Amino acid sequence: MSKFYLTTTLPYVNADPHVGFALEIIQADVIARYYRSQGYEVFFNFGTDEHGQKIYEKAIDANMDPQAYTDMWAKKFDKLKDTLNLTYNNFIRTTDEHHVVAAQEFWKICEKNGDIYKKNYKIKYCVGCELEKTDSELVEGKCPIHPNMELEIREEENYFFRFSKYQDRLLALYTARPDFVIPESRFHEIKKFVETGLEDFSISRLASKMPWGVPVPGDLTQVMYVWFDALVNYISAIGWPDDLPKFNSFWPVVQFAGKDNLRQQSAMWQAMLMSASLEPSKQIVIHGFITSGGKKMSKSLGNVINPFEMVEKYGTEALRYFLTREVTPFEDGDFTEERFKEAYNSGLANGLGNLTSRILKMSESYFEKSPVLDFLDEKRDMPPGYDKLIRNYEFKATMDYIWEVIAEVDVEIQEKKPFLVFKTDPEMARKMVEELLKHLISIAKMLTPFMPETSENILEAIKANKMPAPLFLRKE
RNA sequence: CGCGGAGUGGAGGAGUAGUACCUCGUCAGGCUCAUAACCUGGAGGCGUCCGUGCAAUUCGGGCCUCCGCAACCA
Repeated sequence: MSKFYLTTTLPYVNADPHVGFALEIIQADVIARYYRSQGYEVFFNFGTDEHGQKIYEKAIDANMDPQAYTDMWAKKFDKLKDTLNLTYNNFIRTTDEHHVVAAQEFWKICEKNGDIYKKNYKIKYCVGCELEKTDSELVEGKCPIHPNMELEIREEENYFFRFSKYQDRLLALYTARPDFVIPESRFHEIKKFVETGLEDFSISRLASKMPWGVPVPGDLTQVMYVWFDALVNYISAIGWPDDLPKFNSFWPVVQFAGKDNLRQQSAMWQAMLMSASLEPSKQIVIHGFITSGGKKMSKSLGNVINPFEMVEKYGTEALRYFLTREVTPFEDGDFTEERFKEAYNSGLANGLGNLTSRILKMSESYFEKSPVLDFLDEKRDMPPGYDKLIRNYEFKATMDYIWEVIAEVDVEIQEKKPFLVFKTDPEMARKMVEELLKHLISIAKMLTPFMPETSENILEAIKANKMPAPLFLRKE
């Protein structure tokens, strides 16, 4: 059986899952369900990134053992499976024993290949916060919380990865694989970035300062920097290095990630794989960010959209609908509850839900039992237009395609008027409704990867030949 | 001159070298199978200047405006 391996990034567990990550994992879930329906054996990986300074600090603040702290978060993230109706079949935690071992093994290979070395690393330290600061955190070269204090430059010895060595090989990979990064604009961006030249990056931290990480093999004074450890999950999840047959049967991977992760996924990680003599990933799919009211979501603005809350109010299917149809798959998209409700009413209540009701009402009145039972079970291919779109991760366009069919069927009912014809020529009307039912089946089947429950409900109603309770009630 | 991206009717979004599409809103009409739903028609738009083309919103250039980008941020 053909195999298909896909993964999301592993969210860092220092805050509640937010709707941006919901977008990523729902996109991945749609693809996983689609390929499964096409007969592939799918491995769908998801999990949590649990090491590093931020988590260590939070655990200390909460007066908790870091492991207990991450246990709590991992459970929270795993709840997304029910909340969003996901079908991932592996939940990896970077604190899992086999992952830790894999990360260390990976390190050793890179080291053996001469790509890991020690050097002095200059960090900027704010005495006010008692914290190391990254350049992006600084405002005009100062700590934004303590702008009148000078930053101290501290030096420490860290391990570095020889990223610079892989510039040419990365560029060769990009040339050889024209669809390596989706969409093209992001691919272009990363090519430009790599062309400009690469700097080796730091891949460890002093264990004395920050013990919450994977120990560096052969050097107990250092732990791996989270990125190095976390990226390895993509191979450890499918058995590397101790189950190579399994690994080889699934690798390479399709990775879903946000635009902030472009470099890590499509350059750094690929260089790491090269260093370890492993085949590059299959494809990287980069989505945009979700803004709220045109602004980046932030607690201080109070515009954070909580996926759990949306699901409670509108249902899982509605959220899956909104994120796949109303948000562009690769650009930033805006999410406000107002827009969500609008989309819900027009697309789901008035569109899909209402169409289902009107067809089934006629069918229920004109037929003793469903006239399309044979047709229901028939295995039929999806329209080629549909397949092409979904395989290119064009979620919105695929959904638009389905909704075009919905609109056409609404028009057909209006024009053929089976409800009038029935009064004079019941046989003719029955034929018409039978056609309509077939269209509805086709709609439901195309919808399966996106809205699995709704699809199932529609097919069940057709089978029972009974108008169901409204699938989506209008929200006022 | 660091790199990259974006500017489409009142709002939010697709799209394209040749009558510019969708949702909401708005105006007029129609239908009764349906969830005050559904259908038909109207009003209203491609930031700006220049260039290339028979033809540009689409290609190229200038300008204006906005937004990302060596980390732990989806």
